Amino acid sequence: MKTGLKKSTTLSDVAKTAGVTSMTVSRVVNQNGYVSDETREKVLRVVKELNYRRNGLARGLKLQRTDTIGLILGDIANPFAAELARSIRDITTQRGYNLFICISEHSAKEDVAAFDALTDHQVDGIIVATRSNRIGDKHLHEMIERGVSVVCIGRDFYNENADSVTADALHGGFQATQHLIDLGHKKIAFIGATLESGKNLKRFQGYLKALKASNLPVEERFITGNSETSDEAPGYSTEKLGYEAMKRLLVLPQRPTAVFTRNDFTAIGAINAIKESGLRIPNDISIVGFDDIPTAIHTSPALTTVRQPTRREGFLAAEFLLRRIETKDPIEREEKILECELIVRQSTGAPA
Amino acid sequence: MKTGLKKSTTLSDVAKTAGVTSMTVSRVVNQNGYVSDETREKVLRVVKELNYRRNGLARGLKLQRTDTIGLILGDIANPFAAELARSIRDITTQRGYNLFICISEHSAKEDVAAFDALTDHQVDGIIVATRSNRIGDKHLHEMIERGVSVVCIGRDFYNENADSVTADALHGGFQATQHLIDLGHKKIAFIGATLESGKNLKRFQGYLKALKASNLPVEERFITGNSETSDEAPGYSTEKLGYEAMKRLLVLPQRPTAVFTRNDFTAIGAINAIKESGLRIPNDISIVGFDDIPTAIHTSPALTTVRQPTRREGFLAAEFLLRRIETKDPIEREEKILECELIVRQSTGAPA
DNA sequence: TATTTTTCTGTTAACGTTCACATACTTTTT
DNA sequence: AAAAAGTATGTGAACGTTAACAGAAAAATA
Repeated sequence: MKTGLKKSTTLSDVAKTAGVTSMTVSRVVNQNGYVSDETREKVLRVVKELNYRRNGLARGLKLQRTDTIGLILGDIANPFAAELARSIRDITTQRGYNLFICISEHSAKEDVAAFDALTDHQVDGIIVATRSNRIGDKHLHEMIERGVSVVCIGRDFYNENADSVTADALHGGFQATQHLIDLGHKKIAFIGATLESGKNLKRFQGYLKALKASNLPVEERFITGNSETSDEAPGYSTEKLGYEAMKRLLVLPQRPTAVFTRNDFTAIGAINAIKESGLRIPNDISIVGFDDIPTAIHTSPALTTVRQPTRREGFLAAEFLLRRIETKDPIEREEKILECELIVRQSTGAPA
Repeated sequence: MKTGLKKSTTLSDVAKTAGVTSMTVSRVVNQNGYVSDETREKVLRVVKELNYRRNGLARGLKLQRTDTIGLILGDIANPFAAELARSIRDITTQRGYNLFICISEHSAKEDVAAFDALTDHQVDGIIVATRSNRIGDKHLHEMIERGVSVVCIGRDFYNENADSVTADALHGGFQATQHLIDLGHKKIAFIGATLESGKNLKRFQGYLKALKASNLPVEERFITGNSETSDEAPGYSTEKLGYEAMKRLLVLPQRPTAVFTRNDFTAIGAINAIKESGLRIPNDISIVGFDDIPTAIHTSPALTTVRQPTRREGFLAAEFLLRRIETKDPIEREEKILECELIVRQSTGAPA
């Protein structure tokens, strides 16, 4: 609000001009309490004339409620995030809440900054869809302690007073790997984690589980391309990571016949590396991604991948949060794990 | 903020516990005014102990400033929007402002709702990056009238008291078309507008201008695929639109040898239609998109397109807005038009 | 007609913060 | 040693709104 040029109209400005008190104007604009038709009409005329808009700060301060909820996204450029934001907004709008979105890329510091920006503005609740990290989690626990309503999406985080919605990436990773095994592959690589760093990466654990279930060896040289999970730079895996990791896999003496990547961007990078080397997909190498981003049907060949039920995640998270906000008494923690779906396209086939 | 379970700590709670007044605590947490080291230490200890956080509503109400700026995006799933949000955030963060993003898809009604949500929360300024529409524009003019600082990005909108940043889509469209003309094409179609609806679509006007400059006829049957610009459903052009429009073009008696589409999504749809018909790109038909979305390098063949200087648009818009916010006196309107860049890839070539 | 209920409007205080001012004590300057 | 400047804290009011209460007039009921 620019205050330099023009002071904005307040309730009492309207009241003065209309010859009533602020309280009457308040009653008119909020449509509650008794107001005579005559007075209401007069007030509304002045409201229009003076171009009055209520001051949400004052209102929120008094009501101890802002009808606003916050969403923290880790990576706005990710189609997954866009879809999530949309689905959440659909619910919140419908239920009479505004949705403010904050971006927290790159670092835990920004996570904390986003939490603080939203709580400072006294949003009624927050949906957190960033990657888990030590500092951010600690701060999140503190905020919940302080009484802020929180729901996490796809995040490794447990607090008795916060709900959680996740996709079953463990099973998703299992399905993707099993699909390759079913096609006859025995040398299946993973791009986007290491045995060490992938401890909390569910889709990677699903990969390991599938190998073990079929008595296939877990070969460390086939597991490559670490996406750092340090507090300083969580960041999503990128195409570049996939490209470089694939380059490394291609020069191995006994190279893999199939690759499962941590996400579709990584898969796209890997595809480019494979094409560049003159090999064909899926004839020489099969590849499976994760996320089913819109681009996945336009890669060549179209990418086999695992789809997360993004919209349902968003809907549920929003419902959980609103329930938490609108319930006075302490409530039980809700946790929902949704199934992923394997989408088979042209990037996978039987090994040569 | 959940108030049911726990009332949040206020300045005077801290003050009481520390044995001082609110004013002293305020001085400590804001680091201004005189406070003895001893008192400061004691206060900080209590602040930590009681887990105090300032109430931004009360603060904003008193200061008449929230150090927050709002961004309204028309389509969050658009890579252009993501890039824009990032660049704007880079500036605002650096200058000490929070950035709250609102989405306004589908309708002018949502535009208005987003404006109102942000102004009600007394953001210091708003950057608008939605598509222009009658109702939304009217509301925007009113808000500017009321004193809200506003900057528009890539939007057809003029107000003496609002700045504007746009990409020179007219010249971008001209370049794209000229590129096709230079390759020897004479039958060049446009997908995503009609002569009537494209009046305000700069890239389309650039197309027309290029044709005229080379004395090529503007053939109405080559101009197809209207993306409705009604108040009810502005919405971005989609792949489907491109697909269907291309289908129509392909059955024309004398089909075009080149197509310029209003954006890359549309181009992707058109590419799919062409492939489906068995024709080859660029041998049989050349195609040029607009926006250079990340996917553009992964279409097959890679898409020739026009890149907008998105980051610079974001930076400039943010700078303009902060200048407007931080300047007390009335200031002159700023308008900046940035150049687009033609990115030539494999989807364009000489006609057969 | 007397009584109760409903309708209409106003008064006061509070939400949590900060600014302007006041007071008192300490240090420096003349 | 007196005056001036600097340091440290407190008081009161205000930012714009609304809930709770109160009082009076009008309408409905007994």
